[in-house]
Amino acid sequence: MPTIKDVARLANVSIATVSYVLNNSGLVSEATRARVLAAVEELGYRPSIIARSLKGKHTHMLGFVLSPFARQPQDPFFNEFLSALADTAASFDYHVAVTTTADLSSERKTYEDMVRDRRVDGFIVADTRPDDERLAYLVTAGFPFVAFGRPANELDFPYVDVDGRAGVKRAVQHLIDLGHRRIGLIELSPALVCRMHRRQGYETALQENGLPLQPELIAVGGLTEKDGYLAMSGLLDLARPPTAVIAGNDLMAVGAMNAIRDRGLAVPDDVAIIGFDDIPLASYVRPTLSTLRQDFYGIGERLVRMLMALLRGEEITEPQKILEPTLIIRESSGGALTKG
Amino acid sequence: MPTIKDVARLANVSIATVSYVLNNSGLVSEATRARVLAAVEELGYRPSIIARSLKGKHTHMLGFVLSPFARQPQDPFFNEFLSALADTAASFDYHVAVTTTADLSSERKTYEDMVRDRRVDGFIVADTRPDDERLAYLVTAGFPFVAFGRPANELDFPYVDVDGRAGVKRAVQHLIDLGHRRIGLIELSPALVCRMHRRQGYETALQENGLPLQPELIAVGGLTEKDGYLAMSGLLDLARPPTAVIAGNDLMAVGAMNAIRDRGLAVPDDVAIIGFDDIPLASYVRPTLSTLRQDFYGIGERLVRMLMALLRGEEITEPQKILEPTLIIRESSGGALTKG
DNA sequence: TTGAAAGCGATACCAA
DNA sequence: TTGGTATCGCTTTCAA
Repeated sequence: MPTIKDVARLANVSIATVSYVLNNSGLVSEATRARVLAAVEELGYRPSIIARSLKGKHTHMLGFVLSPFARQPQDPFFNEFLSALADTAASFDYHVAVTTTADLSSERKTYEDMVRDRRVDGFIVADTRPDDERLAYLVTAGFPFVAFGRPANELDFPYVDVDGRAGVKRAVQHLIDLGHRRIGLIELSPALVCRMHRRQGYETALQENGLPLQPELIAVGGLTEKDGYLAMSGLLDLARPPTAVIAGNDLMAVGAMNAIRDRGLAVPDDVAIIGFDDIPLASYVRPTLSTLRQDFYGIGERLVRMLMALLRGEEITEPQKILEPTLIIRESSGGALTKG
Repeated sequence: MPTIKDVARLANVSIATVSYVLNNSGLVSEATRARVLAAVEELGYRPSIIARSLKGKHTHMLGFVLSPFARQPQDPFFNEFLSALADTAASFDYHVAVTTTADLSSERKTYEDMVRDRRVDGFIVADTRPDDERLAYLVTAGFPFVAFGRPANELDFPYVDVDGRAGVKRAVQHLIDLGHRRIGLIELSPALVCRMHRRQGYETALQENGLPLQPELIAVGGLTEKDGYLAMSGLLDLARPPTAVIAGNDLMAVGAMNAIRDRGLAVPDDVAIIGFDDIPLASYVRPTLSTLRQDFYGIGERLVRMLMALLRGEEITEPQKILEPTLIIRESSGGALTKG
């Protein structure tokens, strides 16, 4: 493994000069520059990032901590998001360090450790939570990070979020246009900030259409297929069950479809369903799932770009970016209502 | 951020002594040791991993490269596997650096770069391939790694693999016991070593039961739901389609089920299906999918333990471990055959 | 335009 | 049992 010294020796210059050439610190004659570059080439030299980091610069690492709950193993969200992070980081010559935390209580410590060990230059935090300890810590520590999701409070940091309010509002409107009047909502876990916005979208849509808000049609959900199954079962137990339901995510939407089927009812004829996310599963299930698409890859990519700008001290173009989800109509939402 | 100097100053010892205490290099009196530890505590000191790495030790990082094909975004395999890697690594005070490669051609370079930049102490390589460049490079470079999957050739390295041969054999036997005689196989991508073993299991089972091997019942598959859909469509086009099919993975199995349904046929009554993997999706779909379960989390955990032993120069207990997949019977494989 | 040399924060050899 | 110091590979003044 050649070092800067080997290059200097071969090019007959000092290591300082080699460094100048490699870092474009100008001030080097074309002749020497060429000589150095040739030596670098010949030796297949690569500067040691470790040594570079020691000089107080950067680690060329971005941190991503897997939450112990929320979006865990069953959610393909990760693959796409993480691929985006790694891909984009790579384009900046950065890597992504992935860590897990055993439980929520040790989560903050995980971040602290990464910071204290100077393992990463910045973090990408996913799925903001009301009263989010991670965010609170990073903000007070003044450590660079960007988040997927808005804060629930006044914390100020760069983020990308999806407009859950507008998305759900549109989905509900779509169902209303189809003739539905009793529309249920299976909520996401209260541990997620985005639950609130989706709820708002639901309420707004009903209101704008002069429909009453019926609390019994709002079911406490969670995150998993099972959560959706249970929530839907509860809804079906109602004296007058909803004829359509919006689920907080696709996994719960699929759970809801299964609950409906297990009662001998049909989707979308008896109950129409719309999910949120558009994970691959949405197009595998039958009937295929109508849903609000979030572009996880694009979001991850954007986040890394923002973080890189932050690290470089550049201006972030849109530090607080809200993206519109796309309503994807497949089979589960059905056509115009004919009965019920 | 306090350094070793600060600790030394506060404890009134040399930095060498601090280092001795921190690395348990013995030879330090109880009194000084206590004094140093107290100083460390008071300052909240943490040794810089960067500086440590520069001294030629370890980076405390394990590398994992996302392949550009194979098991990509639609496969939840990752979440479980990666969680296992990160979890287990953390228990050794290690982290996992995740990288992607744009295309297959640059994959080898990605590994080379990580090695040359000394970014990681070792790699976990997933899904071995026939003629695997990654393996070839790492072996010749003498760089520490472990793999999920056997080599296709004589390369020698520590790995964990699942006995696809035994698994598929058992699944086929199960179908035969149910009365099936025309059993199809939707193969995995030829780019995967494990395809061969699964094929062997299929052939062996037929042979042991005196059933003829009918080449037209073996469909070229791939990896995705779509691959399974297409392969199954081909099988259904046969003059005499199979009454049962084993798919190379769950994703293709679901694709096969969809193809069957789209023809107006039913699973398992017209065609029984068995998958491989037991991803969460397997229990979400209806009918629920019978499959051969691979314990991705357990495999990931085991791999990291092996790699850590390798890095520490310890003996690896079982350097070449083959695990049995578990046959999970759900609805898609049906009960005893009554017709066809 | 180039180079000598001082760090960056740790480890470990050699003395004391 | 402790400490001085060279060293890892690089960046960056400061001089020449």
